[in-house]
Amino acid sequence: MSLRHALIGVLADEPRTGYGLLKHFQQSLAYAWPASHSQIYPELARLLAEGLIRETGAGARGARVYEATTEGVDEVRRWLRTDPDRRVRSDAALRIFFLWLLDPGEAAVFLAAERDRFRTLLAELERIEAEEEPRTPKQRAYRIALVGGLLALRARIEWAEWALREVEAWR
Amino acid sequence: MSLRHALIGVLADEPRTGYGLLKHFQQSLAYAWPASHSQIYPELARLLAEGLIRETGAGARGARVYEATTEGVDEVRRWLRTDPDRRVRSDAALRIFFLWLLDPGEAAVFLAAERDRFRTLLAELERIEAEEEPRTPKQRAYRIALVGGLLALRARIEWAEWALREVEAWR
DNA sequence: CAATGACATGTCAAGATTGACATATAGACG
DNA sequence: CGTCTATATGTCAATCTTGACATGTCATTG
Repeated sequence: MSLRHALIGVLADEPRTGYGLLKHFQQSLAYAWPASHSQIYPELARLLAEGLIRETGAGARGARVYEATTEGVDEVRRWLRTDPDRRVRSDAALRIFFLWLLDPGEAAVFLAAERDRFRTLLAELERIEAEEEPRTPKQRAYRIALVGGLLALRARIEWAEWALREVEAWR
Repeated sequence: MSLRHALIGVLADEPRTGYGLLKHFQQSLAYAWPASHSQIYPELARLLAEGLIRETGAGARGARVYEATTEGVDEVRRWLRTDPDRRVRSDAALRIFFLWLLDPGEAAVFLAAERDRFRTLLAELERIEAEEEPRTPKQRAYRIALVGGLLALRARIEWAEWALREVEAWR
């Protein structure tokens, strides 16, 4: 399971609350691995029981602050050396295979929506890219992930524009 | 759920057996939506019970041949008009965020493996691209999906090469 | 004719994921 | 002081997904 390793990995940088982890996931990790609070909280309880993270104190409003233990970080490193699961699941990408079931006009609507979504997301990532120079090792790794997103999105936009011209030709 | 719509969608083109669907998934749809036979067979039984597909006869070795019903195809079209779930999950992409926990040499090993995997996959997709000119509407839609894969992979390769130079600089 | 591999279908338990339900606190604003 | 929003944590049933177990057929090859 990737979620547990991602949680420990974030906590290896600095202590956080479950809620803080949730927000962090929503802002960046969710592009690669979405996770809801109903997954995060029980998983934190399991990691705590297994000694991969520890509770270091309490924040406001009953918040529980966690940090990674040495065992936890070792487990993340072990995970990083294993072969990644290359399976990727994308509802939007799957739908492309079935565009022929729609008339060209409707297919174009779908592709235009995709293109617009990619553009919005690209603008968002470009904003993040511009906002701060990476300095720490963690920031440099995040920057690599960010640039991956930027290049992927630019390719997707180029693709969507080409695909739109294709379906126009179907009419 | 996307699986049921993908199954009906494939059967909307031509009748197939469960095993035939499995093989078809492994060859193309799995890049967007992996599915194992233990998911496909029970789902076909449900689609049959709901009248979204029908059984049209039997092949060799007890094979059961299915095709999509009008209701099934309508359901796929309805699905294609709904807003896609944009969530994407990628174990390999997630790991990038935690490369700072490895030393630069190990991070480079990971990125080089990613690059090589992308290159292999790209060669495979380029082979498919060259092998036949799309003629039917279904083939044209599949070609759009294929080109999406090609552009995405070329961007990923460019990214991996850049990222490798980055982690070299970490040393 | 026996072995092997591809074809072919199914079940099941364990684990992962989602979306809803549930509750409570702290700060800001009128 | 009341309301609203963001913070904060938790549970649970339903559904989806995985990997293993289980079984049998057909064609090829030695």
